[in-house]
Amino acid sequence: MLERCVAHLDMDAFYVSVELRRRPELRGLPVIVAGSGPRAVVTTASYEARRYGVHSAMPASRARRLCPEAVVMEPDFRCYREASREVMAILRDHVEIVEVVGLDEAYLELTGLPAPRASMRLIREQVRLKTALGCSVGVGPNKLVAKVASDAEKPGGFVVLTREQACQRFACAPCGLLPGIGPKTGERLRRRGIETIAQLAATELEVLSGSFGPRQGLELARRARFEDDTPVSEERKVRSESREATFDRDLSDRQELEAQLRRLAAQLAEALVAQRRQGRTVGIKVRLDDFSTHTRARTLRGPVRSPQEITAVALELLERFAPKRPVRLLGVRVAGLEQHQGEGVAQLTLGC
DNA sequence: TCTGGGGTCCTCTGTCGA
DNA sequence: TCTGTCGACAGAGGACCC
Repeated sequence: MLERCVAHLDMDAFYVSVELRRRPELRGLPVIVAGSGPRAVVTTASYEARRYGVHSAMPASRARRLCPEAVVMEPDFRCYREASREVMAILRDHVEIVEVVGLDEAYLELTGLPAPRASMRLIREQVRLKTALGCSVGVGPNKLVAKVASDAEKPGGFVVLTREQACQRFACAPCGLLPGIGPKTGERLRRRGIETIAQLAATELEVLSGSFGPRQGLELARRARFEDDTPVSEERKVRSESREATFDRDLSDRQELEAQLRRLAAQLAEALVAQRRQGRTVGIKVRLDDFSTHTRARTLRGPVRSPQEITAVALELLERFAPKRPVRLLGVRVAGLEQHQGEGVAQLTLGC
């Protein structure tokens, strides 16, 4: 049986690096990509800014306080998407199966290649030469090892590990290092005295299943041993699409909320029509001023995609939910997506 | 000092029809 | 005809990821 070999390629501070291609005079300075609104958060920070404690998802106002001399730039996602396409095209020139994950990372199936490591070094060099963007690479027997390895020596890392070496190298690392173990699960593990990956790996499956349920328990145990047999797959089926907005100030006025909902529904419908997609489930998301998040959804008899159809259902759901507190965020979502044929407008078929 | 946007997947619960 | 069971599906919330 052919031994499996997978690589994970992760662009280093991708959005900032793309900005620095346009403004090379900022190289070496703390640079933050963040929105400008009062509730904006940091999208990415350069490694220089990270030294001040600035990191992704931090409120932009706090980032500015931590690093007042930082150059703050508005995100330009059209430009990042274009840069991402450049990078992914280079990967596909060299490897048949490439699984793109977001704009700045990808898994590459290397099984069967005569010299997988040399291939990845070549690919990394090509990315650097053709795009002037740096990346980190992890290589291993599965996606999990490759992913953790690519993160281990950022930026500019190139880490090759067997499963056993991964277990050894990250034995003392916190469980949260493993993809899929976020703050909540990490905290639940800590409450049970499980701090490190080695401790997690040594925990009886029955204990984990008892605390987390049979499915998640087994998954945690497997991850702690760096076991993973998920394939590298090119196809990622889109299941839903949504538009949401956090308001600069909380909204209580019903008419204002309805206007925002109409605007979001129109944006979403425009995107769906452009992609020739339609969906059967329409949902809304409401975040109140106490940060509690509520969703309401309705599955229709037939698929919809026009602004009128999506807006009608979304407004009905909002009316039914009738927020009791000021609203901080409003979102519209269409799920159960499928491709549609022809240009005819689908009938609005409410009720089940 | 508060906490974005756009996604996926999982779990729990309720409903409904066979 | 009534009742219990089971699976499918929908809805809601939550965790996680980039």
